[in-house]
Amino acid sequence: MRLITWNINSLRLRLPLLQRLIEEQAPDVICLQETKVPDPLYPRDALAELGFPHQLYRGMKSYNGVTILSRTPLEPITGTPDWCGREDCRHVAASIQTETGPVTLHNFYVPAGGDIPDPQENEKFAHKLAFLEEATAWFRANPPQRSILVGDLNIAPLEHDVWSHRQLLKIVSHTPPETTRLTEWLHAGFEDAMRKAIPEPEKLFTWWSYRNRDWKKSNRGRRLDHIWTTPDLLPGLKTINVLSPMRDWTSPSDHVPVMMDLAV
DNA sequence: ATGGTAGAGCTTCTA
Repeated sequence: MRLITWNINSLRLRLPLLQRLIEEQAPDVICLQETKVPDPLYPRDALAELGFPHQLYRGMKSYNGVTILSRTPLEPITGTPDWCGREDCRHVAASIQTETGPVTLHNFYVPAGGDIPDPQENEKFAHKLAFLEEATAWFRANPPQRSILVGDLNIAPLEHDVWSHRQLLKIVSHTPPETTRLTEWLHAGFEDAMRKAIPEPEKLFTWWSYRNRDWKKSNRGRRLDHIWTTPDLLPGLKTINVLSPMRDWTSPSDHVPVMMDLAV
């Protein structure tokens, strides 16, 4: 199975890029974040024509929004929490059929958390920490098996997940309150598949700010996008590929896709 | 220490 996760930053705007991605990489399953499209305006037909008639989506106006696309049928997983009681379209889950049996797939868009890394001063940062704690508690109470968790988790947990560990320690996405919580969530039953395939100290980034004039030259990236699997699936891990060249496509997202080939 | 850019939809918020 070939799976891609990508923060597309507007699904409707970047449908042509998604089409090219599908043509070049031929994924079986695609998880997108920041679709920024309300459900009634979701481009069902266009995506079906690209080979993905099986769609699960949860969107809202302007912000957030997640979707899972599949060439083969998806079974929606219901009964997952409404994280932080906000109904803000940051998680969707499905069961997908494989030759070796069903696999559970979680697609998350974790709150970015604003600029000030202090939950007292910054409600968005407080929300981010609460979201991480809720997710950790839920997976501890519902231990995952044969599961994949992907998404824009908006945290770069390891030293070599950022261009400068020292300079980013007080920058939201790499502060200890976030990285320790993300690691606790991971340890609620998952393995970091990206780092199994590409271990530290190799630098690994999936996001480069729009605010750098030349992203490649300055290379001030962060690994904000993740692919986790439960240990039972890890023997099937073949390759992880960060599709960095897409950052140079016309009108790119600030995130690039991460692709995994998994034998299931 | 600061400001730089992008998207959605409306003149601001979020990232």
